[in-house]
Amino acid sequence: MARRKDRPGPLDPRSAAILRAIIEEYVATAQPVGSQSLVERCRLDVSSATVRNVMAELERAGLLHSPHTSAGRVPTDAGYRLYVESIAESVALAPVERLMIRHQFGQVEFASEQWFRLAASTLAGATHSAGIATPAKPEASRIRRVDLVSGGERMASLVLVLAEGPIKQHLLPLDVPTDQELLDDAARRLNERIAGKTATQLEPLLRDLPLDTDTDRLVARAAERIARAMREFDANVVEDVFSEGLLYVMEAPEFAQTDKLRRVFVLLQDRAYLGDLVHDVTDAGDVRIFIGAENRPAELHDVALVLAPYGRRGRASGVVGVLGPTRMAYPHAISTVRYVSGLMNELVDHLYA
Amino acid sequence: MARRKDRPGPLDPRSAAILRAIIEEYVATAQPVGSQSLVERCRLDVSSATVRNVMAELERAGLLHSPHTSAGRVPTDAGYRLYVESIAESVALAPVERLMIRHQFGQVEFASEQWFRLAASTLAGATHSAGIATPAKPEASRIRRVDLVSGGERMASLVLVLAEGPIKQHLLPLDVPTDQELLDDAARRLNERIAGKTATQLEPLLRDLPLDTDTDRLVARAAERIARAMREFDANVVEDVFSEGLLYVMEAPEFAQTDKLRRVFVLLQDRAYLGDLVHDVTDAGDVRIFIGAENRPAELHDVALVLAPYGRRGRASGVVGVLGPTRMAYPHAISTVRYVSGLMNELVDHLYA
DNA sequence: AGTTAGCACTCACCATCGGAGAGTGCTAAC
DNA sequence: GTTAGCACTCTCCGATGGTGAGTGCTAACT
Repeated sequence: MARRKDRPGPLDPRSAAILRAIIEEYVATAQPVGSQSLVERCRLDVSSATVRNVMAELERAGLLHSPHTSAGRVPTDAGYRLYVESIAESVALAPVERLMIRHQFGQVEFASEQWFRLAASTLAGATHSAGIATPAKPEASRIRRVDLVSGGERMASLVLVLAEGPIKQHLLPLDVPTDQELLDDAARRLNERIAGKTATQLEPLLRDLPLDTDTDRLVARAAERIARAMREFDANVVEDVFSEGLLYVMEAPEFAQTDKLRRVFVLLQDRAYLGDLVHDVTDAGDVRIFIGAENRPAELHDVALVLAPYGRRGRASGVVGVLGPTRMAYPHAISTVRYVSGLMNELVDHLYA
Repeated sequence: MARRKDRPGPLDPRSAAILRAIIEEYVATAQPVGSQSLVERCRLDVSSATVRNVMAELERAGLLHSPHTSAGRVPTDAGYRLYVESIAESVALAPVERLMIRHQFGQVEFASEQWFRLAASTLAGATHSAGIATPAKPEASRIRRVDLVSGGERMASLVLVLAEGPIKQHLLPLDVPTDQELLDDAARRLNERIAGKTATQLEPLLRDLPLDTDTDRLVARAAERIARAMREFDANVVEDVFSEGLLYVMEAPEFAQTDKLRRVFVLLQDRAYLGDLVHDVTDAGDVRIFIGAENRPAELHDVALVLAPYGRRGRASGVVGVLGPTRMAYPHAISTVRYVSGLMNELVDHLYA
């Protein structure tokens, strides 16, 4: 029945339609799809026997899989892949949904660090999967401003405002009792020199700082701490990954057993891997999809990721997306992620102008 | 066999020993404990028949429960309660463990906001349960300092450093283009007036601010935003609950099915309930234990909480603890939580001196 | 040619059944 | 008060068999 070569060729329209029907049915029911129930439910104008033939063909092509002899078919990762790339219509997000998402974004107006969380939880709600978001981050952050706040006699709080928005706080133990005035003074001198600098630009400035007065020494001390903080900050590609709505994932029958879920959770802590992922997605510049075994780590072989970059490459960029079982409503997820990443773009442009 | 009245009286020593053995055996194995295996494993110098008699008695007293006729006994919530209160020896934490915990605390030296996370994850590791921590928070926070940082022509970042440590960032949209100098000026004026004030002390100051110059208006605008931010901050009793090591809980056989776990997760998001809990624990002033159905919400009927307050009441206090299945190694959990809360006390004293 | 009806076959699922084993409660002896 | 003995109970486990959904194949049909 294979009209073209069995493996790589595009499917004939009918096979494609059937694959599509199977996938959509399976996504909806989580049950293996049989030939009869398929013709009944999807109003295909062919008989179940024909469907069976096509199914057998699709199975030979590696797009479907039978859990056992008499149990209907389930899409393979390759099946989903083909579906996502050439079969599924890329539906535009329904206006209602756009509105709801926009509305949610309107909620937490300007409490900065909340966006990412918000993006993640919006995505989670809209797709009924786990939402993921990393904060916008530049390759090399610039210091916008430093502030030193007294926190006891020999303790100061070093508040670092970065050009791209985030603030970092570090404690700075002091050798000598120091009051707020002195701290202000030091902060002023620091700001004059280091505002707008990146970590690398900072290094040369550290060399020959004067160490004559108390203020000098305070400045030097703080500068050193700042340089370290910046290096650390830049080193972490993903500083943090907000994931919300893991509860939705727990609802999926494929994760009824805790142990599968566990492995996913564990991986969500793996900064190194996530860093690579963020890179990939940022490079791609558009929605990127990872289905099941396409994910390198075995822990993710049961899940699919739909990720999109947002922000301005290099300046301030991050990734948003969703994580769910491979049995995912891809077209909807893709539209949603794309839409949210668009909103995030607007936000970044608007805020980090 | 009940020497005293059946219900409330303290147990005779032998019954207590047996209850204790049952609980410790059950905690270790997660299997209902039978009379024979108990005498074998715990070297009791009585026969299994005697143990059976005592067991029957303990069951009548509501301390044990049989899943079914021939399945051994499992402690009830009341059983654990009695165990915790009068039977278990309060073991001192092993020096090795103290050392390990101390060491972990040493790791993340002074990157402030990390403590709570650290406390949670230390507790999780040490007890093999989920660790929980809320940030130290005063009843009414004081402003230590305000900073305004330019973030584009008509956008400023309002950085609020609170006396107790945390920093809050809010965006402040501006009516007119404003440069950093003007912002500095406004910040200086704000700091003169509001440093050390609480939200309530702030209100009267807002009344008759001058609105003549651009700076005046900027100051007024910022002051208003600050007041709102402070109100919001104080309103949230628990601003955030860090929980780490939920993975450990997933390992427990009682949570092999995802749905039980789900309900627990859901509740961990419930700020209102957690707020009450934090209050209770803070009031108690020492380790507080909630076993199974002692937790009001039904979602927590399968878990136990061991919580302790830390910090200085009113000034800056929070709660740390662990969450696990009711089948928990209470003595160890209690010692660990108490020890960590002690460390947190030191930290708070040292830092917010 | 492609499509379809018919049919035998397969195999998970479910309920039933019957030991085996662990644990109990009771009774009678110590 | 304690314990040995014993009959009883009930879960767990494996085997058994029927049911039904689903398949692949073949032969007839268009």
